[in-house]
Amino acid sequence: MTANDVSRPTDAELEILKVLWERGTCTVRDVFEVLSAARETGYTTTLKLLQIMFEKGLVSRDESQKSHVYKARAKQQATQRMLVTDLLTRAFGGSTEKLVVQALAAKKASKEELAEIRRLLNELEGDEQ
Amino acid sequence: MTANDVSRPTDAELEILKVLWERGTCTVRDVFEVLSAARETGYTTTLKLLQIMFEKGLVSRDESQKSHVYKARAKQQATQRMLVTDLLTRAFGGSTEKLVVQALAAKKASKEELAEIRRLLNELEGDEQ
DNA sequence: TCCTTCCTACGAAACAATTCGTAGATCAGA
DNA sequence: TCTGATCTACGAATTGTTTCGTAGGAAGGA
Repeated sequence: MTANDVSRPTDAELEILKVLWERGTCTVRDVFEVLSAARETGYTTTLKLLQIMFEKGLVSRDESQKSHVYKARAKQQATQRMLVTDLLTRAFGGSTEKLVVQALAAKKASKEELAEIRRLLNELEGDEQ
Repeated sequence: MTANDVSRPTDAELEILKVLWERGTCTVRDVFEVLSAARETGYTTTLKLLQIMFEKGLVSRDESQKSHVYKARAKQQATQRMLVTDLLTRAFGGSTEKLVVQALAAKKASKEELAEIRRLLNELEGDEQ
């Protein structure tokens, strides 16, 4: 799997990517500390996962220090878009509307969020004319 | 795993559920025929998957005939909502807005769909006041 | 009745994802 | 220098998912 043909990250991989996006760059220990705060997990588990993610091209790393420094290769938004597209295809028959409806039903957005969505809607409908 | 504690269906399971939702009830052969039209797959693979899904409580079955008749236990919308909720949590930090934005960016909805979303938005904002 | 076809059940292989133990290198402080 | 802490690498166990081969039973037609 090359960098340009990255597939859906697994659950554990996504958890790690979230930490990397949040902090920019991380050592294994940095990531481990965040993960282990949320749930029981072992240091070498995190290490192994980052090594695998490196092989897959999901992350890059700087090996110039003793503690390697990892970085997500894809932007958060790009990965989010990939995941939404995947779900759209697998579960919603490609219907963006059905997905959006279920998303809004699943967890009600705040007033501000709804306004933001409305703004986007205006833009999109503007394009269409 | 009981019927009330069903977890995210796997990719293969979701494919089968889609067929069941579409047709209501199906024999293994019915499902197999639909799946094999889309891609190479074996009859006993479909059979085994349906047996596993039955054990997991994802489907029910009528064994009164020689060919068992399967039926999805959860409604399509309920499963869709579960999957969206799952993605919302795993990839979007619970932000419905971010998910909706990415969904609309991923695949542009038609004019009619956008209007439908706008209608829903009006409803939601109405509630809020 | 015998043969073919279709069905279920089931074990197991193949593969992927996750976890962890252990080994060896490096480095800092006593 | 010795000791302990920390790092990477890596093999392997474990668990979950998907695929498929084979066996045995039931049904229908020649």
